[in-house]
Amino acid sequence: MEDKVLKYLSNYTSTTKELEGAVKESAFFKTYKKGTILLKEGSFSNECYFIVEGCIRSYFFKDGEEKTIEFYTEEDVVTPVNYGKSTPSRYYLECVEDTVVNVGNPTIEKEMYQKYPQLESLSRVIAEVILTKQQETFTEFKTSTPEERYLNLLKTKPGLLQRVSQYQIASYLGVKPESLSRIRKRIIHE
Amino acid sequence: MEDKVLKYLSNYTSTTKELEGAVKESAFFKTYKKGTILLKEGSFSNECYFIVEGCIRSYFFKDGEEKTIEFYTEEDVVTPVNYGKSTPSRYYLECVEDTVVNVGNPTIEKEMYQKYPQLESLSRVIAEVILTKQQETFTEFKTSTPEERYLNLLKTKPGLLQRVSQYQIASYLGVKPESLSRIRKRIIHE
DNA sequence: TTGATTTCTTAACTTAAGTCAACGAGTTCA
DNA sequence: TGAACTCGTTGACTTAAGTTAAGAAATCAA
Repeated sequence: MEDKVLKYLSNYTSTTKELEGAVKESAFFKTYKKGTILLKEGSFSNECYFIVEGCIRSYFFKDGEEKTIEFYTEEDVVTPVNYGKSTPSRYYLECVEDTVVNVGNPTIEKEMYQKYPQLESLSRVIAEVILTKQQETFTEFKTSTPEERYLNLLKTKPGLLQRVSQYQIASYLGVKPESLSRIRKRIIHE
Repeated sequence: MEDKVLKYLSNYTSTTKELEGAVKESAFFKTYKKGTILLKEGSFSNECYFIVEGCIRSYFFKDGEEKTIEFYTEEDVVTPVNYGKSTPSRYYLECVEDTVVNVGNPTIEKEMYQKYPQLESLSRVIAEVILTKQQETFTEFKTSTPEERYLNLLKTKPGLLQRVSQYQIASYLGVKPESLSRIRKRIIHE
């Protein structure tokens, strides 16, 4: 399973023996059953995850309704907003499927950065890349209609619709479930 | 002016003599007149900016219309999406006011990281903090109505409305200028 | 396998944003 | 100074999402 992590990192850097060692050393995997809540609203977070297999959803409640923030799948990094902080979480993290993850925590992280300074550099690069992607996603969202957002989702995350409930997709797209249902109908009859 | 940069960095780390030296060494300031285009669609980017004073707007064209992505003001870091890459920009960067910035480029950056490894660690932390803020902003946007977004903007960026045109604010909020005008009217009469 | 529950769809109605067009207050500049 | 622009506002109309309610379809559990 370390292979999956190394494969991911190789997108950003040339994988040296040293990096391989670092990954093997810190690799701590865990499997969760579908439905497992990894983080609850109000609790603290000392874990971040790299998804080897499965799907994790982050969501929170607003006006009594569940709002899905993000779906994380294979090769995604999940860092809770309050990871390593002493502030309670506004969000939930839930396994939408049986999920295998590489678990990290602030202590391991610090140790690894000490021991392998290149890792810190790598983390900076990855954080910057993710930030850029996030910006593009946000821009795309802002300048699209709900229908365009749905079509875009089909393109950018094909297969997701088969993996999660439609009402969760709806709030992810910023619309009500009834609207998503109509959007889908509209698209079919076009 | 180096003070401003150091003050910003002190939000994230304790400012050592070494850090001070690093900042002084790499500090390269520039002043632009209102209306200056720092980056054009189709061109390459070798500069990033830390705003000491003034306001920069990023935008692009979609369906023949200007869409404002972000307004950057004092103490904000502006990193073009294609910064240091060999891909052409989809975006424009424009000074909305006379603006003073600290200019960075990939070469300086690399040198500094070499010379002061703590800087790289600091950059990682800052990138992660900005990423988290960005996520929260996106979530807020997704789960709000245009009216709520406008009220939120007044709270989170007070004064911005006095600094930039209303039609630019409108596309930033994801609505048409006419709608923003109506939203403002509605709020007054409530 | 069947009964309960959850999820999805449909319909009727309301609400607010988009569209198109016009107008007035500034601003620019020739 | 006055003609041309830009920007914000308003009005009439269109369109699509929200709301509420009901029922069909799919899923889960006893």
